[in-house]
Amino acid sequence: MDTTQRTEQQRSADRRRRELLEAADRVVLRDGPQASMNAIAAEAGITKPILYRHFGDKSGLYAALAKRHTDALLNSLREALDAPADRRERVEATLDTYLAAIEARPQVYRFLMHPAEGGTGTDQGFDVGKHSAPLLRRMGEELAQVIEERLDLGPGSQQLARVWGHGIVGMMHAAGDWWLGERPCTRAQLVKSLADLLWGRLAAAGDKVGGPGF
Amino acid sequence: MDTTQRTEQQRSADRRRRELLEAADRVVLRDGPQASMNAIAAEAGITKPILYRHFGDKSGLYAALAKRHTDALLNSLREALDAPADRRERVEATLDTYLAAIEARPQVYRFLMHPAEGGTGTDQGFDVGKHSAPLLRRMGEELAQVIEERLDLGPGSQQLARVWGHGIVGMMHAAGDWWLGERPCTRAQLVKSLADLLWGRLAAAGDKVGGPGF
DNA sequence: AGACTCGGGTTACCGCTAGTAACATATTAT
DNA sequence: ATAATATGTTACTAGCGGTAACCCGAGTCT
Repeated sequence: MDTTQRTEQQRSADRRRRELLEAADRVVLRDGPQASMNAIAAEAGITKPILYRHFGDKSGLYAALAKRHTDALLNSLREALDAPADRRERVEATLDTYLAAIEARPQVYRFLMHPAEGGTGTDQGFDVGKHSAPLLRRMGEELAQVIEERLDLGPGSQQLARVWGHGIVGMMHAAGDWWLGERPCTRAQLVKSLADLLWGRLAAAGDKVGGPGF
Repeated sequence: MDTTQRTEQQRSADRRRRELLEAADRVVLRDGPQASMNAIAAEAGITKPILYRHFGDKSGLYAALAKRHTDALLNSLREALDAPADRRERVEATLDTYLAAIEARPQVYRFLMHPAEGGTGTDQGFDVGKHSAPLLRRMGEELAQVIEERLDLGPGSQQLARVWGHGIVGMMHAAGDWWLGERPCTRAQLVKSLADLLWGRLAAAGDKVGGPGF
């Protein structure tokens, strides 16, 4: 009948969509974030217009692609964040989970951080703030929520939690990015150093002696 | 004779170069980071190949342009960082300086964070880690140096300082980016929240009562 | 004077990208 | 059979970064 047919077609469409996303995944994994629509279409064994029929435009495809990985990573992070352990352990586990993920698949990670880079130039005037990777934003909000749920921060806790959420995520991201490029230490050392920073060792450290003679 | 002529020409070339950079500046300020070479050339009153003669390629121009702003911003930051005040005040002043800068010229700031986005595809294989904005890296290294110079961190201080430098810069950047987009609070509040985070309030906060029944 | 290099400039092009219009084909409903 | 609908293709546009080839005016050598 009518309904069964529609579902038939939709199922087929959904399967196609998944296939296309997987092909795109492979290409991005190989070529990095500047993978072209042509290349993705070729990898999927079809031609460009089909991609556009399914995803609208490039940022549409990228958004769909990003959503999958972002969801997956966020699930891992939630797990680490919700583990039954004390706070320091949970923080370290979360940092380590993130760093392990970006270490395992740098190209994907790189893609997630530099997604669209501006569309056809629609209004390009005051959309500043939207340019940051959605992954960072989502992680920031997620962490903010956990912080606000679990910690007693007194008045203004919600705003404080959000600032901290985005700040901590940014710290993790920048440090991870730098670490991935230079590999100056092991992952465990990096995790410990960052956790130490969050634990206030910066404020607690003493001044160095023998300063500028004063 | 010969030398004077060479310097004459070089002076002229340098002046041209500055003019071109200023034109590029105007365009970037107007169009954001995706300003095209054509547009920049037009703004400067000349045509593309001249730009290429002066700067090699787009990333060359962008690098030159970025260097100016990066240097300027880093000078301001150094000033705040070296002020004769206690540590907390210096940290807050530095955060505030950075945030004021990105608040004043968001387009420029946006450009500094998303500079090249990949050249003609030379080797595009394993250069991960290089994609982050040079500004972030330079700020991270700079801060690391100051930390290592001034703080007594015990053994492994150099690595610790570098991790912290990049981590703190990342925190500042991500929080600033988010703040610029949503404007959820005043700059002063943001500064205080971030400083609180660095001062270990995350570790010091108490657990919230009335958790999941356990 | 006349040929000659040489720096600053332009036009016209290449190869590539994102995105689209128009045409072709199969499957299905009536 | 016929109309409609999804699925796919070819062939195109507009604009990008980048470059080769030419062009012209000013100074220099003989």
